[in-house]
Amino acid sequence: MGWEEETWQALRESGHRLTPQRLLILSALRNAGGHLTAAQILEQVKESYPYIDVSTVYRTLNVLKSMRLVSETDIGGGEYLYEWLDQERHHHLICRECDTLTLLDHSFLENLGAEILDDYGFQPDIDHFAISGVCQQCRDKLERSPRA
Amino acid sequence: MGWEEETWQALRESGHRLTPQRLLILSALRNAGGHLTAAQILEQVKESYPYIDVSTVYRTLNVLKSMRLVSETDIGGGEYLYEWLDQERHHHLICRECDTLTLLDHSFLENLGAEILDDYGFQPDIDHFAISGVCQQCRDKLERSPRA
DNA sequence: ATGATTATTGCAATTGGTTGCAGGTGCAAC
DNA sequence: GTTGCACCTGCAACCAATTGCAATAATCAT
Repeated sequence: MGWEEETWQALRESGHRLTPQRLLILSALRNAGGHLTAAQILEQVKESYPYIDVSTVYRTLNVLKSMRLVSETDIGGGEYLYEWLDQERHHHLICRECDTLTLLDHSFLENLGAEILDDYGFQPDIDHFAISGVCQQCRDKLERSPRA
Repeated sequence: MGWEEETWQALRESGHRLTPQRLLILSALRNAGGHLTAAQILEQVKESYPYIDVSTVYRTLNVLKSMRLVSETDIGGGEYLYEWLDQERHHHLICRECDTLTLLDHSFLENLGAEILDDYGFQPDIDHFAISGVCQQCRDKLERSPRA
């Protein structure tokens, strides 16, 4: 079964409908194979269907988010990235000095997820974390010239 | 040395100035001894100084955030909480079904921080996490009536 | 104290995202 | 194929937060 049918079924089973707009948004997310901002999705969909409204994009993203078909990641500064949640989980380290983005392997957080589940009975959605901090390079730099 | 002098010095050393507005915002954060929204801070400061502008509150929070004197926590839905970062670190588990907030001990994340530092040379700001998921109660509930 | 410098403020305008609503449309049942 | 209903869409109004700007005021050197 192709991803379209699968997604369509998942949507319908939770009482949602498959509309052309949603299909376009889904395609954009699928094709991207990576992170997109809401604005990028809007832009891309507009190429095929210029009448789409921003609100439709956001509403669709919320639906997909609540079904955990896409992840929403806060990369700071109120910027959000959306990503199709079908692939290898991974996470981000974002340097607060130089904004560099580093991938963080999911294994680091698997533990955490299991521990939280054991101790609190709370099943965490550890889909996509963005952790801010200072990267190696910037730490070196700050070390050398202490007074920022 | 009182916290005011200490904060004042920290601000000045990074080229910032201590203004009455900032003092009021700092006091609000200190007194609260917990989480506040920007709106709550604004309201509280307005009691002493009604002319304060929202933008001043946000700008000050950004300054304090960048100095890591306060933490900013995204509790989902674009809601942010601010908290004076002088106390015991702790984190939140937020149930996506019932919105209940559970405290998560910092020890769970200390490990993670150390591991990331070791393996990536990246020093993470693990000040205040908000992890969404499903709490025990809601998991039981969902278990009993599978089709949500 | 005084004045120069420059961060900060309040205002107004703007941006980015959300919401209420009336009309349109997917879906299932017939 | 037709019908009915609930969901979905686009629009416009709305709201929260950010930004540009001129005026103000905190700090420093004198």
